[in-house]
Amino acid sequence: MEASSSPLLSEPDAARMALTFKGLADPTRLKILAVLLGGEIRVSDLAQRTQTSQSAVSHQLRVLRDLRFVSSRREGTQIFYRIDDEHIEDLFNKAFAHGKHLLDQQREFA
Amino acid sequence: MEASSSPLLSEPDAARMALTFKGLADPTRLKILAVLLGGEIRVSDLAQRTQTSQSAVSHQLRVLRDLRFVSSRREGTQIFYRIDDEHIEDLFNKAFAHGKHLLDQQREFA
DNA sequence: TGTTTATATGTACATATAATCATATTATAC
DNA sequence: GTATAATATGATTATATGTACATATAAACA
Repeated sequence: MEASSSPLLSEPDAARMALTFKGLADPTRLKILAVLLGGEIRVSDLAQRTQTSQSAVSHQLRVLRDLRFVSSRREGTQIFYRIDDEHIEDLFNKAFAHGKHLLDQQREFA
Repeated sequence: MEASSSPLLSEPDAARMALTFKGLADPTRLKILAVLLGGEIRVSDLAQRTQTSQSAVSHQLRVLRDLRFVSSRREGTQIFYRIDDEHIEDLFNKAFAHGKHLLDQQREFA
């Protein structure tokens, strides 16, 4: 048993959680995920829809793949990506809500 | 109406969401929040419980304050912090779950 | 085979981030 | 007032991160 009176987060648990949040802590990746929430899509379409360069999208897809947030399948020369994680949508919605919350408070003091 | 067939995230919305996630994307801040989920606590106790230097805790508390994740009250020379956000606990639990999910998948391929 | 298309990757550069150390601030006690 | 305790802040340094550019892969097709 832990002597402390509140839930301590172990170093490895903290590190893993931080990785998860880091994966979501970039506007480009969030825009990509927002599109992917609408369903599977080709890389080139992703780039167009998110107004991001092919290279940047590809680099960020790798980050999302490494975190197992998304997975892909090849079809000829094209590669389709989809969300492959049960938690993404919830995390996404919660953060979106907090974003609005932040904005409201900023307005409150403007 | 938007012409696209899936939810696009506007640049400002993406930026705000990214800020929210960035706030949670660090092990030290997560350890601090884990302790705070147990209730209000003094800075010096926070430092001790998270095994983090006074200065580091103070710097990270500022980040959390700026994001309005936490708020504080003074009592004499001491300052007590508490969680001041309805979304934190959910985000926290979801990311913790995903952390475990990640770990399981890593084991699967080990 | 060579060419084209779609995607991935390596590198370089600029910027952001977190820790430490030293110092400043704030409140209390004497 | 001075001294002390608790916390915050500024500067510096080391590391991480995101993008652009150039190039490499991989598949399709002539």
